[in-house]
Formats: sequence, C-alpha cells, structure tokens
Amino acid sequence: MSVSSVSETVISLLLVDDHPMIVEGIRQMLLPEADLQVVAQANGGEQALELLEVHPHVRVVLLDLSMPGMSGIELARAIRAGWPNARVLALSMFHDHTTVAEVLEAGGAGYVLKTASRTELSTAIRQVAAGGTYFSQDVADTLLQCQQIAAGLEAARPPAITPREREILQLVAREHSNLEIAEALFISERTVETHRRNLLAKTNSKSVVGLIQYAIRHNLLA
Amino acid sequence: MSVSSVSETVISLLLVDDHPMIVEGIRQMLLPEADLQVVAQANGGEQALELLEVHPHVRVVLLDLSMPGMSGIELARAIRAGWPNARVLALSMFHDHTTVAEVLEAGGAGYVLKTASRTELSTAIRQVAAGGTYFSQDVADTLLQCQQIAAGLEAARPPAITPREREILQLVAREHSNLEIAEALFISERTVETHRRNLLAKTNSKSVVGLIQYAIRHNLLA
DNA sequence: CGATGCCTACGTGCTAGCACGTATTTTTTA
DNA sequence: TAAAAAATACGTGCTAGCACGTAGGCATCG
Repeated sequence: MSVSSVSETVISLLLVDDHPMIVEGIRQMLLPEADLQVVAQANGGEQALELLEVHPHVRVVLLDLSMPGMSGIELARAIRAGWPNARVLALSMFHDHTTVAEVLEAGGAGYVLKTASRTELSTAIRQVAAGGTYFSQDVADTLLQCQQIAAGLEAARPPAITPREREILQLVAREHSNLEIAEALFISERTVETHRRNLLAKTNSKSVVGLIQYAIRHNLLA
Repeated sequence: MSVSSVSETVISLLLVDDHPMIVEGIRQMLLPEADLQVVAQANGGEQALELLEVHPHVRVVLLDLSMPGMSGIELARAIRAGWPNARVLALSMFHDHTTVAEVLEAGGAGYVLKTASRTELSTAIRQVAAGGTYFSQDVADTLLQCQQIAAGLEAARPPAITPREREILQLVAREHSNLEIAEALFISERTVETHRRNLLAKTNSKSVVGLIQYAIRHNLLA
C-alpha cells in the first residue's frame, strides 16, 4: 500500500476475445481496479500476436478459448513460445476435462469461467500476474475430480488434435461422408477413416455424436 | 433533436443473459447512449418474467437465445403472450436458418449477433423500439439465402420438436444406441428409429451429425 | 364427427461408420 | 542424426443407422 515497490504496481493486460461485447464488459469490469490496466485488446489470435509485438511488456493475457480462426489454445502456445514473461489466463464458458487439460498443457496460468464476477476476475488476474495460478471453483472441481489432469500437469498425454485432423473434423461436421472428404482433400477414403478413428480416440468419443459435441465445445468449426 | 416528443424519448430495456460478463458488457456499451436505459437485468427466463411483472413498461427485451433452463425462444413466446407492448430483440452467437426462423415465428422483432459493435447494437434497439425490425448483416444474409424463412414469416411450417422427440434426442446426444434408448424408455427399438427419422426430417439433417448440432444450437440438451 | 397430430410399431434392405491390425513416407523434434 | 509424431494407406468384417413403406391406438380441435 506504500509506493515502495520498484517498478510495476500496475499490471498491464491484453484482452483477447472475438466478441466486442465481452471485451467491453471485461474492460468496464476492470476499470475500478486502479492496478489493472488494459493496454490493448484483440478480436482474434493473429491480431493478438501483432499487438504483443507492439506491447511486449504485457503481463497478463486474458484470452477467450473459443475464437474463430486461431484457437485460444494455439494462441496460448504461441504466447508461451514468443513471450515467456507474459502470463496466460484462459477465459471460457466451459470447464470440461479436456479443455482444462489443454490449457494447462499449453502453459496457461489460470482458467476463469465467463460466469465470474468482477471480484473473482480481478483476483485471478492479480494472482496470475504475481506468478501464481488461479482456477474458478468449478474448474478446480473438474481438476480434482479427474486425476488424469493432475497427472497431466507434469507428464501425461494431452490429446492434441492435429491441423489435418481438425480439417477432417470440420468436413465431418458439415455432414460430408468419408468418401466426399477423401475426394475433397485428394486422399484415400482409408486415410479419412484413420483420421476419424484417431479423432474418436483423442476426443474419447464412442461415435460422431460425441465428436461433434467436442468440436462445438472447442470451437473447432470455423 | 428538440424536446417536443410527448413521452418517451427514453427507451427502457430489460437485459436477459446468463453470463454476467455479457450483461455487464452490454450495460456499459449502452451507457453513453442517453436515450437507452437499462431498467433491469435477468440471468434466466424465469427471472426475466418476474422482472417484467415489476417493470411492465419495458420497451425492449434484449435476450440471449442460449440459456440454461427456459430457452430464449420459449421466453420470447411468453413475452409476446404476456406483454404485447414489449419488443423482443434476440441476441445470439449463431445465425443458422432454423434459429432465425424460430425467433421470427416466436414474434421476435430483431436478431443481433454477439459480434455486434456498440453502434450496431444501439441502432438495433432504437429501430426495434420504434416498432421496426433489425437484423445483423449475416442474419439478413441468412434470411435472403433461404426463401423458406421469408415464407415462414407469414405462414410456413416451424417443425416443432415434440417432447418425446426431445427426450430421444437427449439420449442420442449422450451417445446411447437406439437399443439402449428403447430399453430405457420401455419402447420398441423400431419406435426409437421412427422418432429418429422424424427428428432428422424436422431438423433437416442428413445424419446424427446435423442433429447434434441442431440440438446444441437450440439448447435442447439440458 | 372427421381431421390432424403424436406415439407407437413392424419389415426389408443397403451401406457408411467403426473396430482392429498393419505399414510406409514425411516432417518435426530432441 | 536418431527418435517421435503426423499423414498417408490397405484389408477384413460387423452392425448400427438410415431409407422407405405401412399402420393401429389415442387425444385434441374445429
């Protein structure tokens, strides 16, 4: 509460969300918090990276997981790779096992649900900025509930969907048959089947039914 | 620009969305607009109806379509029935044919995407409050693209999913097989197949793939 | 009362999806 | 450069999903 701290009593933030409404909502929620300063806001992964070039000092990147184009997870990875000093705080509607695991594995420092209050959000940001972690209650429950993820923090397999798989997934979601997909991508139908099988395994689904739900939750259908 | 208008230069608004962040975002987006006044905000359909009892003069209800519990569509209908003076402006992430059609058929006066800017949102509200309609560009495109909906504005068939079908749909979404569903509901597998066939027809899907997407978009999986 | 809509149910037949196994080439990473 | 991951590909075999046709019991509504 004194002015003794050397440099940054102020935490600089970058907001990333494709919905202007949410960005605005967060901005306004944080306005009363004098120590939290939003220095930039982006509407997509690519833009976020550009902004980071300009503002390399950003302390915390608050990013929405579900965005068209580059996904939140990809962006998180990119940030970890290019700006090791920046802390990533994920913001999402959902808190399913796999998503939470992916965020952790991508180097995310925290995970806040979009249902969070002003207080919770600012607490999370401060905690993360201070080098700690923060997880919304429900997310923490998910973490505890599933020891796989706890393990995932150190060693376990995060079933990352590859770009190619994602491509196949999008076509599947458009109700294309394996044959149609094969013809569209100039590959064998067998290959499509293999990709599909791998997707089912990675998403832990019994059939397309689960696959589509995964795809929608993770916003894989741009 | 003069003070000549008789009564309401001010438009009273009710916000309905289950995400505090979005509600807050909208509130703040509208703050600079002196003529738009948010008189109440609800986090669910039931609460919205209660608030309308207290504030019967609300001019525009801005409501999110995807909410847990009572869906946005149901709420829209309830509002049309109980408060004919209130105008309903739908707010959604998606703009697929069926959803847009349902909103129209439920008596919605407009449809704004969550990607809307402050300007677009306030324009939409004013237009709707004035007795007109407003549709985001992408939504309008959807409307034009599909003449079925244009027809739907006056007479056409809104393929309503029956309670039983919805029940089957939910079980399908949980990755149950037809046989499992049949046993769970004490009916024949054939019957399940029939329901499924009808669902495919009503949702205009080629397979479960489309069906699941419909279910998620319409929030049929409570 | 007839019409309409929902839930129920059967049969036949086709095939896309999926299981499970295996393997080569290319790219990325360590 | 060696190891790991991703993308490619084939074979065999089973079956759940779906198309298409048909129909009776039951409630509601005009």
